[in-house]
Amino acid sequence: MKSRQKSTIYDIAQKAGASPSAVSAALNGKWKQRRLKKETVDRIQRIAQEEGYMANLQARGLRKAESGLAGMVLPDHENRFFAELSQQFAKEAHARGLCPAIVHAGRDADAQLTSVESLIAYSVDLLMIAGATEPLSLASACSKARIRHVFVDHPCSEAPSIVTDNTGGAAMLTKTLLDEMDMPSETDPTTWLYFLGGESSLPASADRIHGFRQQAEAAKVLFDPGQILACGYESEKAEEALSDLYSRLGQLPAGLFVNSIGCFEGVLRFLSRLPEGDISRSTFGCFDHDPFATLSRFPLRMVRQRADLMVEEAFRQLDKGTSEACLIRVAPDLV
Amino acid sequence: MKSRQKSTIYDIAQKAGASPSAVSAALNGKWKQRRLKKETVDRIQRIAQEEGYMANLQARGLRKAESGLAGMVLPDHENRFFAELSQQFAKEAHARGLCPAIVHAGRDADAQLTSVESLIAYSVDLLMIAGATEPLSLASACSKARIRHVFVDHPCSEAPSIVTDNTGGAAMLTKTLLDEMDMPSETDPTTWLYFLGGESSLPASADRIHGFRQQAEAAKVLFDPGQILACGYESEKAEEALSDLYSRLGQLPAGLFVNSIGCFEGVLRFLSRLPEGDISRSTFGCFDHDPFATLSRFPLRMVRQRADLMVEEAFRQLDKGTSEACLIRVAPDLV
DNA sequence: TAACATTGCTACATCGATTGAGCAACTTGT
DNA sequence: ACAAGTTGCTCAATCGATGTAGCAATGTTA
Repeated sequence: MKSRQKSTIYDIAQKAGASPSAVSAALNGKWKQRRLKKETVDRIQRIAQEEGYMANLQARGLRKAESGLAGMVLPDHENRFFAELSQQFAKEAHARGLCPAIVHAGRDADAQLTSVESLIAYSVDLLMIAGATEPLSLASACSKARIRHVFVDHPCSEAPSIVTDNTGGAAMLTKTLLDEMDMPSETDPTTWLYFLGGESSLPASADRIHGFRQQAEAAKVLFDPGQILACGYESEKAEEALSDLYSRLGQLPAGLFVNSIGCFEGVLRFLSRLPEGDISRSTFGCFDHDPFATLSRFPLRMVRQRADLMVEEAFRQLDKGTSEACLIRVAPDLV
Repeated sequence: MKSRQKSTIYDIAQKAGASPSAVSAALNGKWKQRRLKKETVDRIQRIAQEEGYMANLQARGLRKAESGLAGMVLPDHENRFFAELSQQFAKEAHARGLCPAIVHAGRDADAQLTSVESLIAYSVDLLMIAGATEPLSLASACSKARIRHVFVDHPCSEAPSIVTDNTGGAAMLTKTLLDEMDMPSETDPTTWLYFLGGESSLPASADRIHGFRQQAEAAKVLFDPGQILACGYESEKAEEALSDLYSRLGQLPAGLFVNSIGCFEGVLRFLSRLPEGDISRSTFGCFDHDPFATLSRFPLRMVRQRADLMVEEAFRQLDKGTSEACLIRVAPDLV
């Protein structure tokens, strides 16, 4: 309470008339095995309390070759899903007595590698990597440093990875759309069902398209590759693609599967320019969740990725200690 | 590249036929002042490269009594504003060569104190605290440890603090509402303008109410304390309060100032139960921003807090070195 | 009473990087 | 040829906490 500067075990030792080792043992619950008198321990603890002593965690970390830090690397925070991931990560890290160190590294592979190396240099006790652009190089950096690590969202073939069950989630969403949309048999089948957004070369999108295709084929509403509009992830692209589709069809399709929240923003922007009547005949689904989006005034189904379960599972893998490669799929929710 | 474990300056020194000091100097750009031969330096750097050497930052931190870490404490991440704050924080920290360590501490004062103490124990080089519940105890912990710190969003009287200009923002939003709403003179003035949400005992809400009141009085539309419904920050409370108001008035008010995004969620939930015609006669404003909320199908003004400017200003304070108390207001945007 | 065990504590090396002090071997000036 | 300066490097202490090894003072047993 009274010290001007930070106090060390040496200061405490001095004031308590004991040795630094005794102080260390007393303050770490190791006094029994070190055979210190209870009385001495009490005295030390009282003084430490008075001085407001707090161990220097860098010194401890250096000595013990660990840090008490739980590292997490993720691309950004402007996305609800990543925000939830980091929130859950912080919670689980705390539960393990670790201090979360969360780094936003962007989408650039080099920046991500730098961030990972930096966290390794702090001897983080574990590392969780979300949305890795080039997972392999990150994994090899971790392995070389013998750091437990997990990948989330974007998997890595060389390390434990937790991903959303994209295929299953997409299938579920597609099926629900098919059930809920009114598909008048007399209309042109080109106005039925479309998939909008994403990059078919990326695994996540590919899986979602696969799930979509699977259900659409089963329902016999898939007949044209043009029903899948993988226009990228930007809202502008999605807005444009939907606008094109609308003028081509002369109306909205009966059902629209939107691949991500960013694309959905573009969709909403386009819809806000249409008369209400035009919209109410269509059913929408989005593979991503946002509480505000659910408050739209038209039928909308959203798939919510279970950040909570994913992080839980990720820690389960980390707790196992071995960084053996494996791929775990977590089923998302339908909202 | 080839080492199984992490290599140290001692390993590098051995392989380079030099001393650890030389290695340290060579790898830190201090070789000129330390008068090392360029040739030696090159040899050391080459070997370090080959070994994939990375300094142990805990050791460095211990020695230099700093860590290269930039600490940030914030309540949670489920809020767009805090997410943006942390994003900007990470950016600025990087720009200063620091590694951001972001901790979610929740709203509990004790948990926040623990987090701050923990970051201090890592010798963070600076500390940014957002949404502090009990700023004073946090500030005193920082001062005692001689750690540069800033408060953001919730100010502290004993430290540099950056807050949104709540009064000004609220006045701006209120004025815009008044300009844009149609206020038929023949109707009952009780249906004119309302303020919904927040806790009048909290400084932020109080300031916003003050800005609201100021403009409303100037426009002569404030006549009853019942026009200010400080029902708390939860969406459920807001939904209920608006529902009550609706049944009391038999309609929506012409203008509604919603105090936060959480409350706005409740408002939207209520509105989604009303026929469209009922809504289109009203104008809404919300003191907070969410891209999806702006896509509503009715007139909506949102105030966006400038997380970017606030963090920039916060770092400007930190860079000054002195932790002299001051209160800086950053004007928000109208969207 | 010597041998041995137990209690209560301290000394010291260690983790890895940094840095002030200082030592040789040359070069230069006179 | 001797002092002084320069160049190129190494030594050793230091940061704060940890933990093994071990010392001294008792108590216990034969």
